[in-house]
Amino acid sequence: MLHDRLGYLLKHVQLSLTEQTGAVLAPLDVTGRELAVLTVLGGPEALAQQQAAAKLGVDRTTMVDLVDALQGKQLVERRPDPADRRRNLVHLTERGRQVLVEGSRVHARAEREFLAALDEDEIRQLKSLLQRVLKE
Amino acid sequence: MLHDRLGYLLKHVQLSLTEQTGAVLAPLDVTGRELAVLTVLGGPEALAQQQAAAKLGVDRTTMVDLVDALQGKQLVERRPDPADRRRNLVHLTERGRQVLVEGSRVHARAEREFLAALDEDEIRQLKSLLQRVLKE
DNA sequence: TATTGTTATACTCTATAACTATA
DNA sequence: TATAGTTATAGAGTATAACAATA
Repeated sequence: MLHDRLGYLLKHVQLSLTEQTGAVLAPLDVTGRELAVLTVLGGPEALAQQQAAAKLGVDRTTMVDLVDALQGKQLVERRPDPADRRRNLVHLTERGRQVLVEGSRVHARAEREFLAALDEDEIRQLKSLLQRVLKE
Repeated sequence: MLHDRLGYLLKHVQLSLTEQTGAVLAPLDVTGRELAVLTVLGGPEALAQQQAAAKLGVDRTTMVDLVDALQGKQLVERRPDPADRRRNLVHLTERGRQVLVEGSRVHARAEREFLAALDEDEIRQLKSLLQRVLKE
């Protein structure tokens, strides 16, 4: 049976989630993907592109396009690292901060709505199981 | 935190799973995707392309390419439906049946290995939670 | 008119290889 | 030589629009 297959379940749950969170983020003019990038870049220290790429699990060439898009929306700025001028430290702009805060809020709300069939304890359980699988 | 986000977890668990099952299916010259198509098409009744597409949750134009690929490997055959000649009923060949049986076996084994961090009960739990979310 | 399969086309996500500027 | 970022390019996977054959 197809619905027994983990791959099928993961794919379609993810598709559905992406659709639902994408809808609530659209008014902020960011995708779920871009919000994830802002989340990584919004930490206490500015990161170089490849550091951010590693955290996201994407290629450095993919990172270039992601930063391009965010910079085009004036949510981040590239600034050469004075200590190593090959590197771009990516800083969030004021607007980037605002979008990160508001986006995180509506994203979290959409995720809870998406998981409405589960209670709080089951949601924790689901995430915990997935985390354990991911760690090998 | 990024690892708390369901989207991140789903995506990376799926990527990792695809990689692992893809590796064991490679000797059979099918992808996990193609095996899923064979699974749907391998039921008791031959299906038209759009019926199969609906079960897989893909577009009918995508289905054309999927069937093309499987037909190129001589795992399926298109036969016009005598009752409605607009339709192609897609039949598994003898070789398609063999690949389906053997592929299902190695795929299931790879999936269990992938989930080695969980016991049988937790695997059931994980799938059950995902199924409930998918049903809305 | 409507539907099945098809083709052409395009868009997203991803990665590989080659380039540049720095180290 | 080696590394960070970039560009060009290509490959999956997906979908929309238009078409042919059939209903």
